[in-house]
Amino acid sequence: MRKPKIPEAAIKRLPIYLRVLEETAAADIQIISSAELAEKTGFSPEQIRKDLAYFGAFGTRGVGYDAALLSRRISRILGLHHGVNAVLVGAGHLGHALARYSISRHKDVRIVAIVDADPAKVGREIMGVVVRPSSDLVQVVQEQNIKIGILTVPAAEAQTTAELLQQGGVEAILNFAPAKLRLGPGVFVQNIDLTIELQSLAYYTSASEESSPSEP
Amino acid sequence: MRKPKIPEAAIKRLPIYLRVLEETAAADIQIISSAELAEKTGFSPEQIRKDLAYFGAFGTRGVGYDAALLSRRISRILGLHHGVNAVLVGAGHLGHALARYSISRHKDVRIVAIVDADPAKVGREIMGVVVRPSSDLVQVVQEQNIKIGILTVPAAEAQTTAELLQQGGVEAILNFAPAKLRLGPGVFVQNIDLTIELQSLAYYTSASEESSPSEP
DNA sequence: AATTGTGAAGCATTTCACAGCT
DNA sequence: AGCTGTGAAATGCTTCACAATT
Repeated sequence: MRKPKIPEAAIKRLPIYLRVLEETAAADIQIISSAELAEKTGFSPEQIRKDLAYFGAFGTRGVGYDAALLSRRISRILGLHHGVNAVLVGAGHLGHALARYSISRHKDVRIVAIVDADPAKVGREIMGVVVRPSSDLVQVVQEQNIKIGILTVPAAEAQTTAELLQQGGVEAILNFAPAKLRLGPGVFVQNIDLTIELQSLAYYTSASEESSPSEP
Repeated sequence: MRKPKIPEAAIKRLPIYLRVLEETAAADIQIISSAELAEKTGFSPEQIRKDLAYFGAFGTRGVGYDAALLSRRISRILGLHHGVNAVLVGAGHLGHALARYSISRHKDVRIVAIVDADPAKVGREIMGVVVRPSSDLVQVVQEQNIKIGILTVPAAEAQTTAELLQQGGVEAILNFAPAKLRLGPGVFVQNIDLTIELQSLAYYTSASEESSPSEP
């Protein structure tokens, strides 16, 4: 019932504001204007004000925003204020890197469980989290109240794994597998496909300015 | 002079079409319609046709697209047909994972060089590529005709490293560092910020549906 | 008969411009 | 005087509907 119709792009900017606000508050600066926020994030002041206005009026006219307060507000909007549990599915090189990265830095989105299909990896510890077998996935998600799944499995296994995540009760998936997930409603999927990112970058390179309008 | 005004979103879809087309051609299927492509990619047929039409008329009315031919065309549009060289800057866990992933799978965008600031990592080999010191960055980019930079350095070093990449002649950067890069024109920057992805996912979770409209 | 290619309509997001507070 | 909050305009992207082509 809540959540009107806020642009996905705006949601993606909130964590950036959050980062800058935390730095600001840490530097004992109390008030920050949309212009300063714009300077630090690279977005326009109007866009920042509009993004924030979707959720309420957090600033003071003629003054600006209270950095610490706004930071807490955004945390709450995102649902980070009491932490969200995540499971990492696939402990390959990428999964390993994400686990280190994420477990050490974030305490708001926490990787509390790791599963892998490879028996050789099961039982090993990554940043203090013991790898469990894929067969435990649904159970792990249910037991640990996990809301986010991070998928770093091979493309061929992505769909079935995603279904297990949904079955367990996961509500959002960060999918690194180069596969289109087809899930029932109630699960938000965000894809990060490194091959796509690299290949599309090539377009913006002089390599794509080729002449030769004839047959390839 | 070339490159009119094609939506970035359309460019990002091209590699997905490419992937499906290659699978299609590999399965010895010659002709594919926009409807079939839509089924396999999850985009609408109209969108696919419009995306392709930005670059020319590649299909046959009443029939469809020649999979192998369209695949080659898209390769060429993206500039992948004769390969693009990339440098990985930062051989930490994430960089390591990307190198394995990328060097093994892609031959169109090739990581031909790796540099790292840590002397302990310099000289080591990752997937057959020897890690060189950061001080060699500009030279490496120039010598090996590198057009793409992949940044996996700490946020504090991202800006200066990016400037060195530009100085060497890089034209596109895939930036994993949680920092806004400010570069002169001529360099296209694509950011992938894993913290942002994870934190924004939390919004789509029941964790963000909190009541308590009072002070945080 | 079937499917592409495309102008026009529709929708979403960003930018503008200024009224409204402090 | 200064900065926020917000309707309105502008821009950009997607979907529609159909003419064009094989």
